Order: sequence, then structure tokens, then C-alpha cells
Amino acid sequence: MGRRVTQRDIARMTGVSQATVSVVLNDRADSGVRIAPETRQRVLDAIRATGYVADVVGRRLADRSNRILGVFTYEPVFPSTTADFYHPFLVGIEQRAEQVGCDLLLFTSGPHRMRLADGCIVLGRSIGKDELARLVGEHHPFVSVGRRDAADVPYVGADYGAATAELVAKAVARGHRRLAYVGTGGPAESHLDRLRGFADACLAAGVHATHERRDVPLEKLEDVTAIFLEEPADAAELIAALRHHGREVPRDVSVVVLGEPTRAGATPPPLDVTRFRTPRREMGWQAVDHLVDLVGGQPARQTLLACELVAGETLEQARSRRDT
Amino acid sequence: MGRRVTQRDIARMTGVSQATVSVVLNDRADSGVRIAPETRQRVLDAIRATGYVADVVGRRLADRSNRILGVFTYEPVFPSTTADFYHPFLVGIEQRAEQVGCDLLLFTSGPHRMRLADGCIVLGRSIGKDELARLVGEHHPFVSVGRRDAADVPYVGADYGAATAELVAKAVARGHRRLAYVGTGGPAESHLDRLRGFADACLAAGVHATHERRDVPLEKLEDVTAIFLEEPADAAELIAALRHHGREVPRDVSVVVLGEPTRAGATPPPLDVTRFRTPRREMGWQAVDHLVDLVGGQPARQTLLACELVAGETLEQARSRRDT
DNA sequence: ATCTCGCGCTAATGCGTATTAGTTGGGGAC
DNA sequence: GTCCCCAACTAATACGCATTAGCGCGAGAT
Repeated sequence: MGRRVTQRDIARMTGVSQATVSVVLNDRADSGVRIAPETRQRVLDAIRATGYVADVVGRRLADRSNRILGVFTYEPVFPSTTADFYHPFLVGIEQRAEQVGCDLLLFTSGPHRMRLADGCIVLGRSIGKDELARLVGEHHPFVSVGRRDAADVPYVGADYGAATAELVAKAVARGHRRLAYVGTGGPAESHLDRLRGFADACLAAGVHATHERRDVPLEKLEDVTAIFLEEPADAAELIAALRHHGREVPRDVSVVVLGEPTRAGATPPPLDVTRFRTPRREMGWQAVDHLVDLVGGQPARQTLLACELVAGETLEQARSRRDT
Repeated sequence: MGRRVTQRDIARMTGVSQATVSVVLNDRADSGVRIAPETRQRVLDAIRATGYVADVVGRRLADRSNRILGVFTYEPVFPSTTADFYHPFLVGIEQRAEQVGCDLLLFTSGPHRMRLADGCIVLGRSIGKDELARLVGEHHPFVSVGRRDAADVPYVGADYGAATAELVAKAVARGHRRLAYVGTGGPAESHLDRLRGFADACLAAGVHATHERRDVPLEKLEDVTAIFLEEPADAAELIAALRHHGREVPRDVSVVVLGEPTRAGATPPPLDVTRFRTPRREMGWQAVDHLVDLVGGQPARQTLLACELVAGETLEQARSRRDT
């Protein structure tokens, strides 16, 4: 099985120098090097005939772009739930990459080889500070999908804070005065943003707000008329538990889900739940755009995209629990 | 904000040569080069101090492989049904690629740049003969996921023929004597294999077999007691249509599905359908193994993996239609 | 005193590409 | 005939690393 074809091979075949092949390939009219049309054609023919494609590695070493964008995640992509979670991002990334003429390099095990690509997109709900620092330290262009707390990290995120605040406002407008946030509230930025959006909006509206872990005993939520659930996958379970506890959703208590359940979650919620939708495809899209700009020397940006609200049927007029 | 640290930098800092740094780094006891313990220590200290990490690009250039495997599909990966179809293959490919230390290059638009990778994996239900010929003509290692009719194409496929034949045998054992295959029967190899497995098994068993398009009027199937459905996504619709036509499944007619419905199909079948399961993950796995062998100079192979039968509840004892 | 040997290291080379300075040959101007 | 210029290339170099032939040197052998 022969070696792969190199520019030298093409050069020998056509009786020119390797440099000429390189020039023809990159078609640099401005470089001050001129090639006779017929020579150029001979070279192009040979390239066609051999199926030659510039070697990625050589090209990168000589420090040119190879139109490859890297992608890696800080969490496994497969196991069950996350697969469906990541997929829309990847779809967006792939679509946009095709449009800008780039191929995607999926790093199967972390970022050590990130320099093989012109730039990288990193995914992951939560990335440690030290890890982010290492990425920045690489001095290689990258864009995070999802907001990161560290300064100077370019990202395209979803505005979970604003979306959560809007839902709080809707709840307040429907008469709710005692609200609870159920979930970790951290350490991932996406959870921090939700909790902060919740807390700020409640404060601004002057309503009572509490924060509980997801395993909170339902007794502690008896005063609450609207529950804001951080983890969409828990929706079905929460609603069932509430019912089992004698509280019907949305009759006795409203439930707002801060995100969208992925289909992989074995049990889809029985109701069309009030929630919002993370614009995952769009985020992937914009991340690619951003990265391409970055590779092209433009300055880093930090972008938040709005989440679309889904009215659903689990946020209703508040009733005092005495009414039941 | 300086350049990256290189071996030359380390070398200058410690007063040795770049080659020495390389040797210390790779710690090759067998290379015939010996380094005094204290020198080695000085170098290691400098490496520690600077946080040096070998540049992947330089490293790959020196050993002439880039540990990149390409992947491309001949059909779009996203739109609806196919997404869920391809995903398990990709999962298998990615898992195995990580284990063998390769990254994956996702070609966003066809194979023209396939030489960027050490070798490629190609996916697609159906690939034209000419296209296959071009791939072979590239003289660049590749493995197809799915059997291909063209000679000399290395592949890892699923043994649809055997699986279909087994199901025919089960039907015959349950007294079915008039069987129909509903579907295109081509031109994709996977469909050809199913149809051939069906036809051969029916012939061997001496039972009556017909082949109908998927839009066949149900009247034409009135004599048939067992329907073999090529396209799993159509299962729900077929069962509903049969019922609407006065024939209950499996009471009046058995339905065997030649594959597994993907979740994306809006309407999952109402019954646990008798079918088989394509070992998609496993196929991805083995395709990577095969490709790595190929890149390593080993000969091409053609492999078929068995499909797992799922008993289900839609293949029942045959009743003459007069019984109803 | 010379030879040998092995240790510890370096110089040199190659990998495939992009870039730039420089070279060659031929034709036109004077 | 000489000078100059320009089109059309090529030679050389750099990129970061791995590999290998070989060099210098001191110690032990003869």
C-alpha cells in the first residue's frame, strides 16, 4: 500500500518544484509568484489524477488553516440522557460547518490534540476553572457552547436567567406569592443562571422565594403555590409525587420547568408542561460563526441567546392551599 | 503572551540539545541513546517548570500518521428519521475510536477531502456503483458500514438475509403458508438482502411467497397470513390499516418487521412487534477495528454480524382467513 | 604509550507544507 | 551589443518533533 501522495510527488510527475505545486494549490494571486496557465493546468491535472489532498499535519505545522474545526465535550456524549441533550448542538454545529466549508474533528478524549484543528468548540454543562485556564493558556482559538464564569472565555450561551425571570413574572401575574426553586442551583453556570434569575425576579416582584434541593420532602413545599424545577428530566416524577401527596398539577400547585425534557428520559411528563426551550441548534450555529471569526483574527465575543417560552398547561392561577 | 514552549526552549534553558530533550521526553531505553541521570533530571525539571507539552502537530508530522479516522455519510444525518438511525453507529464508532486513540473527522460534505484522515468509514443505506468505484479508486483505506454489492469493498454489515430467513422459519413453524414481503426489495443492499433471505427461505420451506410494494392495496393481501414488512417505520400505519380493513393483528394476520423502528418515528407501533435488531453499535465498533487494521497494512475483510431476534407479540399461530 | 570500548551526548536529517528571496531566460528599448 | 526588466519559476527556510549516525572523551586493557 503506497505512501500517501505528497506535493513532491506531484512536482516530480509534472517536472516542476514542490513550491510551484504549493502555489498552484493555494492559488495565491497576490503572493508575487506567477505561474504560466499551462503549467498550472498540468499541475492541477496531476492533482486530479492522484486525488491529492494537502496533508493536515504538514499544513498546520507550516501554520496555515486546514478548514477543520475541532469539537470536544467534557462529559461523555453517549450515556443515555446526555446523548439527546448534545445532539441538537452537534446538528447546528455540523450544519453551519458545512456552510462555511469546514470539516469537524471530534476529539474522542479531551483537548490534548486541539491544535490539529484551526479552532475548537467545547461543550459541557460544567467545566472546572483550572481546565478553562488550561484552554485559555493554549493560546489556540476556542469557543464555549454555554456561558462560562471565567473571564475572557468566548462563548455562545443561552440566557437562562432572563427566561427564568420571565416565567417568574408570569407566575406572579397569575397571583403566585410563594415560589420555590427546586434543584442544585450550581455549580454549572446554567444552573447558577437559573437560580439567580429566579431569585432576582422574585426579589424584584416582592414575592417569597425559597431554594430547595431536588430531594426536598414535599412537606416543605406545602406553602408554595408554584414550583420552579431546574431539571426537566425530573418533571414526571415530581408531578407524580405531588399527586401522590394529594396535590394535583396545575389545580393545586403550578409547576414550571426550567428547560426542556429530552426524549431519552424514560417517562415523559403526563402534561404539556410550562417551560422554556434552549435554542440548541442556534447555539451550535453561532458557535461556529464565532469560532470562524476568532480564527480569522477577530476579537472574542460573549453572546447569550434568548430562550423561547412554551406556555404549556402547568402554570395556572394561584389558589391558596386552604381552598382545596 | 509568548509563543508556546518548544523542545528548543527547554534545550537552551538546560544547555543540552533539542534531541536530548526529545529522548528524555520519550524515555526510550531501547533507542541506543543514553542520558546521564542528572542531565535527565535537569531536563525534566525544566519541563515541569515551563509546563511544556509536546506539540501534537510536530509529533504527528514526524511519525507520518495523524491518528485521525474520517467518517462520512451519503445521506444527510439530520432530517428526522435518519438521525436516530445513524446515531448508534456513530456512538459505536466514537467509543472504539477513543479506545484505539484516534480522533474522528466528520466530513460535512462528501468524500473529496477523505485523504485528510488516515482512513475513512462510510455510512449510507445506498451508495451508487460509480461512487463506490471512485472510493476504491482513491486507493485510500476505507471501510463501509453495511454490506456493498461491489467486489473488493471492505465492510462490516448486518446479516439481514439470515435474520429474515429465521423469521420466515418461525412463521412457517407456526403454520403460515402464504407469506408476503412488503417493501421495495432494493436497490439498497440492506433491502436486497432482506428480500433474498425471504424468498430463499420461503422457497426452501415450500411455502407461497409474494413481493408487494409498500403501497399495495390491502385487498391483494387477503390470502396472506403473515406479512414481512421491510420498513420498520411503517409498522404502526400498516397495523392500523389492517385493523381498519377488518383484520386484527396478530389474531387474523401476523406482522413481522424486518428491523427496528427508531424512536423518531412519530407514532410508535401499538404492539410489541416481532422483529430483529440491527447491531448498530457493534457494527460501528468493528468498522473502526477493521479500518485500523487496514491502515496498518492488513488485508481487507468483509464481515456480517448477526441480528438479534425480538420475539414480540405480532407473530402468532396461523389461522385460515375462513376462520374469522 | 597506544588501542579499544562504551558512555553521554549532539548534529543532521526527514516528515509535508507555505512563504519568500532569488535565479534564469528571453525579449524589448536604446 | 548592452542593459534592463519581467514573467516564470526554484532554492531555501521554517515549523516542532523523532530518530540515528557518529563524535569526543575518559577509563581500562595490553
